Amino acid sequence: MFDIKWIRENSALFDAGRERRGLPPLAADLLALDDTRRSAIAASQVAQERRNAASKEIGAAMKAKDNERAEALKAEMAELKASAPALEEAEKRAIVVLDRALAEIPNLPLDDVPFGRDENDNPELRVVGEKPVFSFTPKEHFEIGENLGLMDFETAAKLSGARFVVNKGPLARLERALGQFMLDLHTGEHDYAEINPPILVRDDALFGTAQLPKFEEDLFAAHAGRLPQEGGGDSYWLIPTAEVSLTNLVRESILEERQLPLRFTALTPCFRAEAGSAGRDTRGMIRQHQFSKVELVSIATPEQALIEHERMLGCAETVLKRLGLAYRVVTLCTGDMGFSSQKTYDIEVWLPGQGRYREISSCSVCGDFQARRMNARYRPEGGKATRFVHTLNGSGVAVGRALVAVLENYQREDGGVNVPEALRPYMGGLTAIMPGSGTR
RNA sequence: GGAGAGGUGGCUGAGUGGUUGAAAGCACCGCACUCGAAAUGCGGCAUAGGUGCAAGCCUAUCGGGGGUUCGAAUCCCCCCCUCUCCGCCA
Repeated sequence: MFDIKWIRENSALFDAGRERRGLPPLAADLLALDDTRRSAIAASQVAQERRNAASKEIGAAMKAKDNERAEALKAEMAELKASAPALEEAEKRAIVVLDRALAEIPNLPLDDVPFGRDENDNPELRVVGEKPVFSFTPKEHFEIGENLGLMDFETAAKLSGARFVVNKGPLARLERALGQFMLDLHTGEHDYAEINPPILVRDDALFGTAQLPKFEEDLFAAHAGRLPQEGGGDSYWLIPTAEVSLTNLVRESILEERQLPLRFTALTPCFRAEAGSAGRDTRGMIRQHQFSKVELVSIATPEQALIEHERMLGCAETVLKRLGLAYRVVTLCTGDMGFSSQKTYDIEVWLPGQGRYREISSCSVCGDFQARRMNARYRPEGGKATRFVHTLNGSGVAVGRALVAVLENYQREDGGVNVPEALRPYMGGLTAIMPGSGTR
């Protein structure tokens, strides 16, 4: 969320940044709302001031036993009070109107973010690893999984409809192994603290990381008992990413500079309605309503943020390197960035079955955009005034898609799948999942 | 779900209708004392918003929202959260 004062003082910069994102200018409209807000506040405060003063006089008059004067003042006060509700109402309304407008404005790209209109304009930053060479035509992950009898979309549809899957036996274990492996890597070698956070959260948490108010249709909601309008109990949202839970760990708090950067990681289920994705990636596990993901979140000072961003990207890349997966890193161009981000790197893993790179991680630095929404601050060493922290988040990495990548990259001509070296300790030493192995 | 106790500044904790934005202590900052430190003494120390070149002034804020009153941290109502006991439960 932007600070209206900053927009007031940097309106040209603000609109120029929006133009880079392909958005129309907005500063003039916002400043008009701000003028309305400020004059409404001023008018209301003048009235308040008079009332406070009169009230004190009444107190003094009563103390002095001057009842006549007190009564006269009370009469005057009654008149003042009559006009108060309208003034207060106008003030409140003007504040809400501006706040609502500000809450729906996306973050602006940093200067070094490449200009572009959409995902086709994302420049490749680097390409890493060797794509595997096959002596046969590589299959897509769902063919592999279904042929093994371990990946079942039909049964999942009976339980839950489209965009769900049932994984079984060694395949289920392989997915668990991936999650464990990533978590161990980030906690053991990358200095992240393991967190097991709530995955049901309130509105406020989602407002903090800016999934609300604008992206409600992408979320799933949960209600105790029946729907609220039918007399149900408390309502929650299911997190679309652990970024929500992990980032909001510091909401409404004042940290000490020496604590920073804070690094959190979590392995959680994520839930997405995929409202705008009808017809896309309908086959297989690429785009599911429910998937698990290892998330990385850093809370940093403004000075640390960009260094931390590169570091986080490196942590995510290490996952793919250890798994022996080929990938490339792209920098999202100005037109393709997410709502909260100032700069985003995507890691795209090579999928031989699809014959293309697919996103498996996204690492973003958000500046103080989310910190303002959460009111998360820190106290600089030796300083008195607080500053907003900077927040970063990244996938480290998406577990469901990592499973897809392992299946497609480690598939064998006989229909089996080799287990990557790094995962074997988590698979009880198993070196390959073989056809006909069953679910045990 | 039932019964009860609470939510006050960075922290602890006073405060039941009138200069209370809020005592006191701790922490922190400055000064004095000291060769230096500790101890001690004196002073300072909330946040947000509005206004002003500035010093400053004004408004709001004692979990959140309403209400009573000339006036609310203090009284009333609703909600949220924490804790204790009971019930239920993985």
